[in-house]
Formats: sequence, C-alpha cells, structure tokens
Amino acid sequence: MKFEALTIKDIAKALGLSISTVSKALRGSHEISEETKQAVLRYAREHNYKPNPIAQSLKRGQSRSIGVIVCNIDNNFFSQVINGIESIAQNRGYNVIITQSQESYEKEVSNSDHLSSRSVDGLIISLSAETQHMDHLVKLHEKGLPIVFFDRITDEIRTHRIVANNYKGAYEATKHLLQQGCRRIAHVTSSGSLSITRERLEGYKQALADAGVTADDRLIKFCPHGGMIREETQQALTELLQLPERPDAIFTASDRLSTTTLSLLQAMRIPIPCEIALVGYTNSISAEIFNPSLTSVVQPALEMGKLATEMLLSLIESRRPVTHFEKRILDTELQIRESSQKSRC
Amino acid sequence: MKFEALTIKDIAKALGLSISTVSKALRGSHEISEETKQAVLRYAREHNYKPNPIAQSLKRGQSRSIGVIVCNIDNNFFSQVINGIESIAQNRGYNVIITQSQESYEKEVSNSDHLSSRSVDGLIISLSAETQHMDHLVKLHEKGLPIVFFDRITDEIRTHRIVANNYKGAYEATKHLLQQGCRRIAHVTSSGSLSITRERLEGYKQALADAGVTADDRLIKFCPHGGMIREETQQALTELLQLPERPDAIFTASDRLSTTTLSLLQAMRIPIPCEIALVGYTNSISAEIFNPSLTSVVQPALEMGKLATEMLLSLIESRRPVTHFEKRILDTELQIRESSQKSRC
DNA sequence: TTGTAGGCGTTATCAC
DNA sequence: GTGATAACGCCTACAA
Repeated sequence: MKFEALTIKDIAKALGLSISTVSKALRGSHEISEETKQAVLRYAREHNYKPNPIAQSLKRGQSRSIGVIVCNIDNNFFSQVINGIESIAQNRGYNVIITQSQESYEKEVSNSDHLSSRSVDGLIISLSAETQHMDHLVKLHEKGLPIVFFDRITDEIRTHRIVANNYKGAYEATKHLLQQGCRRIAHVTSSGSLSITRERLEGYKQALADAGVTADDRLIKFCPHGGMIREETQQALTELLQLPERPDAIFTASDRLSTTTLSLLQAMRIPIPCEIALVGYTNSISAEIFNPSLTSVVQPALEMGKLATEMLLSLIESRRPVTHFEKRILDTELQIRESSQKSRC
Repeated sequence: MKFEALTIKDIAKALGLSISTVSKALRGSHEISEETKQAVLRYAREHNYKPNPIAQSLKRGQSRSIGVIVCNIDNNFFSQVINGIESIAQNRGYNVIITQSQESYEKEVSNSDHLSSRSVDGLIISLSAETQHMDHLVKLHEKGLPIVFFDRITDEIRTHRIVANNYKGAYEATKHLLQQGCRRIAHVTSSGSLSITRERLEGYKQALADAGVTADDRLIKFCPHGGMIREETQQALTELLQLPERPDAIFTASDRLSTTTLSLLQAMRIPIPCEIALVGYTNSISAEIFNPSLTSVVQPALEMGKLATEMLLSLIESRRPVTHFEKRILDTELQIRESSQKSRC
C-alpha cells in the first residue's frame, strides 16, 4: 500500500519550471517574480500540495517531533500532563510520540534509545520507579539531545525540570491530618529511589516534627511499584494494621496508591475517616465521588505538561547552547473532602 | 542544538570501505565476506551505530509510525485503548503519534490532515462527537492511507472496524435495571450522531420493549459533548427530575457522563439506588470505590487497542490491496455494584 | 566480493 | 529571476 503524493518535482514538470524555482516560490522567496510565484502557489493549492515532512527532516536534521516517556498513560496525572504537552506541541507544529515505561528500567532504556537516534528532537520524561542509573539519559544528553524532566526528576543531568511542590504538598496534607487530631499518621509511598518519594517523605516528616509528633518508621511503607501491583499495597496495609498501635490516618503518596488504599480499606470495612483518616495524592476528577470523597493533593498536571513542552521547545529551537537551566516548582492544591474530616465522626 | 550521530559514511571512512559495502554488511547480505561483515558489525556495535530512521523513511516511502486520533486522552477508556495500541506498535517497531480532537470536528480534520501527508503509515481513529461528514477521511483513505476505526465508527469508509458490542452492553444494562424493578429508566447519552450512541440507544429500547415497558422519549437525553461540559449534563438531569413522573433509574452511556451524573446526583442528595438507580458506562478502575460503587458496562479497551493496531499493521504491511474488511465486535462486561441494587433499599 | 551511481523530496549555494 | 548541482543518510541495481 503506497500513498503517492504530489511533490515539488511534479509541480515543476507541470509548470515547465525547475525544481529549485518551485521550491523558492513556495517559500515566498523574493528572488522569484510575482507572476511565477502566483502560478506555483495556485497550482500547489489546487492540487493540495503538502511538503513531505520526512524529506524536510532529513534535510534539516530534525524531525519536528518530541518524545515523551511516562510510566503509564492510564493514570489521571500523566494523561493530564500529556494533554498539556500535546496542546502546546500541536500549536507549535510538533508531533508528540508517547511511550510508556511501565515502571520498568529496561523499558525506559529501550524507549529512550529508540526515541533518540534522531527520530525525535527532544525528550520529556518522568523517570520509572525502577530507574537508579541515568547513564542512558546522560549519554543522550551529552550527544546533544534536549531533555526536560518533570515530576520524577534527577539532578544528575543539568537541564530544565518541572515539579510540583512535593515537599509542601506533603507537608500540608500531613499538617491537615494533624489538625484533625490524628497522631499516628502512616505514609504509604512509592519507590524510595524516586525524587517525588523523597520530597514527599520529607514534607511528611517535617510536618510531624513541627507538630512535636515523633515519627515512627514502622508507619512508613514503600511500594516499589507505586500501586501498580495491588498485592504490594495490600501487604503494606496489612503490616500497618497489625502494628501494636494502629495508625489513625494514612497519607498515600501517589495516584494509584490512593485509590488502591481506599479500595482495600473499604474491603476491610474500616470506617474512613472515623477509624482511619485518609489523604491521597490524586488528579482523578472522580475523587469527589469516591466513598468517602477523598481529600487529596492535586497537582497542576496540565500546567506542568505545558510548561515542560515550552521549555523543551525553547531548548530545541535555541540557536546557541543553553547554559542556564531552570527548575520550576509549581504549587499543589489540597482539596479537603470527607475522607479526612475526623470532626464529623 | 544539533545531535550528530554516526552514519554509514563514517563507518565506511573509518574502515576504508565503500558506503554500499557497509550498508550491505549491516543488513547481513551474503554477498559480503564474513571478514568485512564482522569488522563492520563490530565497529557499528562499538560505536553504537543506529540507522537514521528518517533517511530510511524517505528511502522506503514510509515512516514506521502510526497516528491515533481520539477525542480525549484523559479518559479511562481511551487511555486504556492507547495503552493497547502502544504495546503492539512498540513490539512491531512502530511509533505511535497521539492527537486529540477534543470532540471538535475542526480539530479532527486538522489532525488527520497533519498526520497524513505521509508522515504516518496509517491511522487509528475514534470519531469526534461533532463529526458528521467523513470527507476528510474519505479523501485520505482514497489516496491509500490505511485507516482503522474503533469505538465511534462509520460505515461510509470500507475498512476494518473494532467496536464493543454496544447494543448488547446497553441491552444488558437496561435489562438489569428492569430486573431490579425499575420501570421509568432514563437514558443519558452522547451526541446522537455517534455510532455508539445509536447502538446503545437501540439496546436500551429493545430491552424495554422486550420487557413490555413502553419507551418514553422524554426520558432520553442527548449531551452533544458527551459529558465534557458539566452544565450540559446538569441540564439534562434537571429536566429529567422535573418530569411529572420522575425516572426511577438512569443509564448513562459514556465514561464522563457517568461520573458527572453520579456527582450531580450526589450533590442533589438524591439517594442512589433507592430513589434513582444508576448504571454507567465506564472503564474507570475506581468505579468500585465510588459512592455508591457504580454498576457499569466495561469495555475491553486494552484488547480493542491491540486488535485495532494489529489490523492496521496488517493493512500497512500487506503487499497486495486488501479487499476484505472485518468488523470485530467485542463483548462488554456488566459489573454489578451497589448503585443499581434496589433490593438493598 | 566490493564499489559506483542514482534516487527518495527538499533546500541551499552558486552560476547563468 | 531562474536553474543546475550538491547535499541530508540510506538503499539498491548494476558494474567492476
């Protein structure tokens, strides 16, 4: 199945002009007479000529497409980020190529490898939970591939980064629970190697410290797969509930983790918030119709996607090497709902 | 910012061979001696040579990428479909380029236009709610661009199509409500121009008819934007509730519509299912933690995405023109939960 | 077994 | 103002 299209050559032949004349006319060069320019443009319009982007890419050495690597698209936070990426990219004439790492280091490596090799002008990436080494990205970055990190970032590579204020988001969530009278607040979070995990953990700890509550490491549970595996979360929860002193609240640090925890607590028939209060991290538009409606830290996902794309495009389109890099930190919003309001018990 | 990579030419120069020898060696041609072959392959491996996909594309006249148009990625059904698309495409060495129509006809046209013009080998599409004419797709299809439709399909174009069994899904949902004793079952659905809307409506009507319940057109509400606009759904609901005889159940026919309806009913403090039972159409993994947990028709989204991609790739890679086209209809699953169980009232 | 030449569609340089 | 020509990186008849 071939898809044959009109080329500059066809136009040249049809109009009895040379290829280069047509090319120049199409680009509106001033060294072509008005007359021929009009003729060429009209013919092009009438026959719906579209320059072959692949040939242009080969010529220009760039593809006008950007690659995206996220762990999973079926996640409200990431799909909203991608929504933002797509909206900006589209406007600026770039294609967006999405890939998923499924939290696997290996897939992340192969995706980044595949996306580079010049089929992509730049990369927007949120690291997988498994990723510990940045060699694959360092290599690409050193070769000159513009990269922008968002959400799960690293500081091993000097480039632009966009994150939500994870520290503050977690701090506020924890503080809120403290204000509700909770004292044994558990923290269920993702892989400890992720930047977001560390930052959220810090915010959580600081809030406890500031309230004079001593942290208890047994209340902190890591789920290396960030909730993708239900059993992992189940195990964490079971351990928490078997502690001599049960937690009176849980703060979950990721989208999937939050919904899974809510689901598991429901299944165990544990009253929320009365027995255990719950604050999640989620961008689900449905958090308000959960049972109970879920208090959550909401990230400006759309905005993060837009910003990341603008930064990436500025790197890609910059004429001179960029030496100044930004780390943009966007505020989160704590949406307070039923799941954390002890006062109603 | 340029990203200079190793080319065949560099290898040729380094090894004192001609370009074509290197090219052949790399592709393992048998007309090259083992010796040179090894030398070339080793050099390529050591210097991490990767063929430039853009040059290959230009040469071969295809890009090894496929385009996807969905209305919105931030929707569980579509993100799961894309998940499926991506998994197959990745395996077969194709890139996936995602675009969103945001339910706008205009955006759909510009996306399809942009994706074609040979930058994409084929197209997987689910029509926007606004789309009434297929001219833009017919044109591309006639020029030879392989297209596969899923979910929101048309029969104006002879090609492969994948859908869930919308008729049966709606029939079963309605029948279930009837079995719960509901008699005035409302149907809140998307734009009437969509295939899915028509099919689900038919299933709904047939179930009523089979139960000897006379349909009442006032109970059928169309939301042209499929729930993307909350006010639209609000309006539909308000009208339903103002009827002389209120509905005793609502069957919502799309993802966003279902969550919005649940949210609105909650806000109005209408007990579900006791005053109004609710069955939705959703692929949200969170349906079980909704308040109340939501009985829903679940579509095999991942499977649909995989199948669509396999069919598209078979079209793309077929040597001879394909004349036989399939319409695959996949079964949905009715997951029964609290929102529809009148018996518990 | 290896090398040469031409072309995919576009653009940039340089001659006419 | 217009048109050859070469180049982007790869592939493939066809020659050597």
